[in-house]
Amino acid sequence: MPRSNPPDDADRPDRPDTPDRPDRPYHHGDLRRAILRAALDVIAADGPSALSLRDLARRAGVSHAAPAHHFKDRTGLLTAIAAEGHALLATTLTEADDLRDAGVRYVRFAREHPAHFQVMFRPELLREDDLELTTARALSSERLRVAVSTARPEFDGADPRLAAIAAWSLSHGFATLLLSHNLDAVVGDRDPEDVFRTATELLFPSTGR
Amino acid sequence: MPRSNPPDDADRPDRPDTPDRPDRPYHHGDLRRAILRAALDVIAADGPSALSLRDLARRAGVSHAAPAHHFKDRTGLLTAIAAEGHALLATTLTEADDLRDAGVRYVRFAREHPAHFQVMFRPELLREDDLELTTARALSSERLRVAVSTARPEFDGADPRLAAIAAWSLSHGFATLLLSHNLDAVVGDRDPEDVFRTATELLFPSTGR
DNA sequence: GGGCAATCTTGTCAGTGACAAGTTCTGGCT
DNA sequence: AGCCAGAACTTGTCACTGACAAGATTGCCC
Repeated sequence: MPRSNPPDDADRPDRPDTPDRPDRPYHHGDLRRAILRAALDVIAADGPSALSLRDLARRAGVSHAAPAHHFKDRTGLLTAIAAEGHALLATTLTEADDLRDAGVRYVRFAREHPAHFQVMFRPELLREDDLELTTARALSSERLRVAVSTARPEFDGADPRLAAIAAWSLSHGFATLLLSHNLDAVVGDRDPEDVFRTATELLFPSTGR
Repeated sequence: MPRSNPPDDADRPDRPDTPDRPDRPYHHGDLRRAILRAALDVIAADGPSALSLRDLARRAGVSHAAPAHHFKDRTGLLTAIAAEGHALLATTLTEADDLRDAGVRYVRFAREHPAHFQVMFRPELLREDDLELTTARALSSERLRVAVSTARPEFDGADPRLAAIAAWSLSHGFATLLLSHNLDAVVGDRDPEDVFRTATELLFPSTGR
């Protein structure tokens, strides 16, 4: 496999008014974003354990200690990714019409942002007291609770927190198993989101539609 | 925290007929098991990424290269753990009465064998073509399929593979979120398995019982 | 235009996985 | 009994990694 990611020009923004010089400038210009992009590529391809700060620095064309200035350390980088993930998830959940749509969006989020998703729920990899992370996570779980509270009548009278757990477990389990390739055989060529929708039909026998 | 595990005598089996010698014998006696035990402790406490072969060797009182002789490398050790986990899971699923009981057992397995569980579904950590792993996994997923096929009447006529996905997703998601401490706030002091049972009631409205 | 803080570099240290080559023990065969 | 083949373990080494410290460069603000 060819290194998972061809050198992406977006990593080194060209500065139009600078005469062309083959040796890179002292300041990268947008190193933080470049590191994040590269990190997401690596994690999506090989998981968080394959992440190396020095490798990311190499990809961005900077020295091995440069990333630390933006993220402090490896945990800091993963924490930033997790926080970004929770923010993205909160946004997409906000747009959901109903609980079922929220579940589908949860699965879609995991597929479209696999690196974020693989990091968000691994406390041992994160700085749990990070402010950015805790606020982002509070927001996304708030959105989840809202989605459940506006749910269809099946859950009337039930403990809403239990209902949230049930819905979350179902979506999270499907997304997790999907990303870890444990459903490949069953899903086949079909659209995973369709499979998820159909599978949930078995549990929430479709009343309306 | 005091190193997660007090030096466990079971790691160094005493040989009764040997005169007491403070310096360890050249052969450990049961190094493979000792390494596995220590690895499970570390993973349960801090996740697979905290695993260090050299640390395990230190705990077992052997040289840094000794573990490699039993497990080839880090991936080999994790693969052995995953295979053992699938075997254990298959056993407990075999004893399940019905689908709901299988789900509860799945969650209980994750709680009682958190290290195994955290490794079993991470292909990027494993040697996927390992024979022991593939056969053990085939057995455990076979048991899951059986549990679903003998399920209660809700699923009559439904695609059994979809039903399996739905049930598996629900149990797997709950177990995953539970182990990653994402349900701590809601579960509180209650028995997690009770919470799971109650939550699933919302999705499979209890007919019998 | 001068200084200051942000950004990035070089240098270094201990820890790690993997491999190679040597040492010690065990068990089985004759 | 003896021996020897190979299993179990050791020592030694290499490249790589994360973290930290200290210095160089640069943009920016007053």
